[in-house]
Parts: sequence; structure tokens; C-alpha cells
Amino acid sequence: MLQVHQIKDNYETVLSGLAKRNFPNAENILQQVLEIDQKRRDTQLERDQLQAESNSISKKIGQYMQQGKKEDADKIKLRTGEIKGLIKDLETRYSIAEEELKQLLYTIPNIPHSSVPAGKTPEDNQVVLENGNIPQLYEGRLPHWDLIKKYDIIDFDLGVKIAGAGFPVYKGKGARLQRALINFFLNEAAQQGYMEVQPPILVNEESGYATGQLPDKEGQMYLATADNLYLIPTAEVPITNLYRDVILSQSDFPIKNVGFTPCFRREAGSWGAHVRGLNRLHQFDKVEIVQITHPDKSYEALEDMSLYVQSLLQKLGLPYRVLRLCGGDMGFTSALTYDMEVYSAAQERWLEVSSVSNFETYQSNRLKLRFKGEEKKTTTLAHTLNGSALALPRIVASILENNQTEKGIRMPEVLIPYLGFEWID
RNA sequence: AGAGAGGUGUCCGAGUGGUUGAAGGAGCACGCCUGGAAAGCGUGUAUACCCGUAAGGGUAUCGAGGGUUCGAAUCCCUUCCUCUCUGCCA
Repeated sequence: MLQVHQIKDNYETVLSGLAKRNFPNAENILQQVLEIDQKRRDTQLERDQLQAESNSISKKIGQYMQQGKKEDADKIKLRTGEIKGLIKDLETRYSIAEEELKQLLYTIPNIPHSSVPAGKTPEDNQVVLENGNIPQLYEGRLPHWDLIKKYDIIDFDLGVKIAGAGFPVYKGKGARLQRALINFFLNEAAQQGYMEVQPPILVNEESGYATGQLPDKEGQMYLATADNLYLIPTAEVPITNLYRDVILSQSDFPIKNVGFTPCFRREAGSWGAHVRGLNRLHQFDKVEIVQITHPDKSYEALEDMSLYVQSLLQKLGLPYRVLRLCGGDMGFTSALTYDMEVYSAAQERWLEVSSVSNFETYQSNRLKLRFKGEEKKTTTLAHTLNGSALALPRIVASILENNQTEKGIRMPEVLIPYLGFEWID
């Protein structure tokens, strides 16, 4: 979440940033923040002063008692009695103000980077670049939901039987393809200096809040109620939370982690015509990269990550484009997001396969993820970034669709060592 | 799931009501010493919030929350977590 001083020191920037996101009622909410914060500080000052007085009296009582001057001690005890009541009242008011402030800050999204275009819908996203050739397919080309049946590699009906819609069962070469992609992505990331981690895929509430899924996306995560644990919607949550309550030293930068996990999303209310087949699932596999950087280096890192993700798409031979998301389409916690979309030639649609974002200090503020400067003794919030590298299902969809021929589906060259076969036929 | 033990600073570890932000040790940093290093000696070494241009000062924090008390790491209650053993199981 934003820090109060961000709002106070850059009021106009924050205001116009929120306007870019079409965030309603911004001025009013920001004013409330400042007001409550002022109240909070006034209350704290008053409380601290009284507490200081009370502390010094207590010390004096201690001294009197040691000297055996009970009467003197009793005399000044009366004063602390008064103070005690006042402090209790101030304490209550302080925590109310603090809680109000927190709740208010939770509702405010991150401020978009200056390069983020204004806009409301995905149509307003900016196409940064397009790369690769859209394949010319033969007459009888099929969308992937037909291809997977034809070659019997992914079974949705079986998934329905054991879990429900949106939980596919990968079979035979379909399952092998999943495993190959995961290994390929992990190996590539390792070569780029990302340290592999295998985090838990259930997380506690605190972790959900720290990376911003809670309270914003409460209803979108599966909750294991018996233990109050959430199934992760992305590895971003556990991996970034590895660094919750951590004070790094400057020499630790940049931290680069990669992890493969299944991801779980309830996708409540988002089913429609465009979500057939692998386009939208409740459970899917994803390899995620996370970076934690010095504030001065985060945009450099973002470009880095974007190029890295693009390199994967190039190696897989998939035509793709890079979008800079507009204010209205960007995630709640992000300051700048690039979406990578691959072209799926039978559906004739662009499919989002990666989203690479810089959160600046929005997450690290909740995470309490800081670093200590080399000269300065003060701690500073680090910047966090993450991106999919990559999400599997839509990659699979476009591989299947784009590489289909009359005699089968040709696998991308780079995957063949991982797969042990060249064709799905 | 049952029984027990425990949660203190970067780490180890002391501390059962009164200058305890917290002994002692280790680590780390700087200085002295040295040809250089080690050892030795000395100094320093938490975080958050608030007041202040600053220097500096205040408050809080010994898992978390509440209570008793003039005063709590220390007593009481609640809760979370970890470890060990038993049971169950991959």
C-alpha cells in the first residue's frame, strides 16, 4: 500500500495517477487519509508525553520504595492514577485512527508510472512491439480444444469427474509437454541467474495481505477453511513473501528467484464465450520470476525481465506482442505492467501468457521489505517485481494451434530434448 | 490427534516486578597494536512511530492480544507458532 508521506509529499502526482486509473472519489479519499493521519499523530504526541510523565513518576516511586519512603511514594501515586485514565483513552483513539488509516490505504491502488497510458479498457493498452510471423495454416485447422481431443492429450471431461470444470487432466504426450515446458522454463531462468525455489502452494492470510491479493481479491482465491489457508493464485505470493520482514543489505541486490507452482483461481464471474479450452482454468501451471531490487534499478530490472520473457517466446517460435497496460487495465498493486500475448492461429486471437510488473514500494511497504544503505544507517523500502515466465496453458494452446499440420503437431525445436519426441500425432 | 517443552536483540544465551533496550558470549564494523595477519585491547553495533531545519529528544517493542500494578521480559488470562515423544500417514 501507499505510504502516507507519498501522498503528502506528492499530492498532485498521486491525484493524477489515480485519475489515470479512473479511481473514483480520489480527492475525497486522499483528504481523509491526511486528516486521519494528522489525528493519529496528534494523538500519539499527546499520549507519548503523558506516558513519559508517568514513566518518570514510576521511576521516582521505585527510588522512594528502595529508600523506604513509602509516604512520599504514595503521594505521587495519585498523579499517575489520573494520567492512566487519560492514556487509556488516547490509546483507544490512536488505535482507531491507525486502523481507519490502514483500511483507507488498502482501498487505494498503486500510482501508475508516468509512462502508463491513460485508458479504461484493454483496448486502450499500448502495443509496444510485435514480433514473429503468424503462421499460414492449412484449410482444416482446428482450435486447440478440438486438437486435444483429436490427439487425446488433454481431457476436460475426466477433470470434471474428479474436480470440476476448469481442472484439465493432461495425458500422455500432453502431460509430457507440460513437464517439458516447466523444465525448459526453469533451466532458462537458471541460466539468467535466477535461483530456483520451491515454495508452499498454500499460504496464510498474512502472506495474502502482504503481496496485495487480500483484501482486493478475496473471492478469487480458494480457501482451505479448516486451516484458514489460501491456495496460491500465483507463485508471486509465496516467493515474494519469503522476503517479508526482512532487512537486506545493499550488496544483496538484485535478488532473483524463479519457481514453478500450480496456480489456483476461482475466476468467479469471469466465464464467457472466450474462455473455452485452455484459455481460462481453475488450476494451471506457471513458472514465475521475482526480482527484488534497489529503488534506482527497478525499471532497468523490469526491462530485463520483459526481454527475458520475450526470449522464451522467440525460442518457442511463437508470434507475440508486448503491451504496456493502460491505467484502467493494470493490476491494483502495479506501477507499470507489460503483458506478453501470443497469437493463437486457429482461434485467431492474442492470448496473454505473461504479465511483468514493477510494484515499486507498494508491496514492500506491506511486506516490510527493506534494505540498509551502505553509508546511511536508515532503512529504505526495496522494490519488488515479478512476471510469468511463463504460464503454461495458453502457451500450450498456441503451440498446438500454430504448429498443427495435416499429419500432426510439430513440437518446437527447443523442447525436443526435453520431450523425447518431435510430433504429437 | 494425545502428552510434554519452549518462544528474549544478527546468532547463542542470562534474566521471576523497579534507570532492563535488556547481563554475558559470539558475530560484524571501526580504531589501536603488527612488516602483514591472527591473537589481544578499545569503541560501536535493533526496529517502528512521533516532536525537531538540525543537533537531539520522546514513546513503543523480550511470539501476539488482553489483564493485575505507580511500575512487567518477569505475575494472571486468551491466542498463535515451533520443537520432542506417542499415534496416524505420504
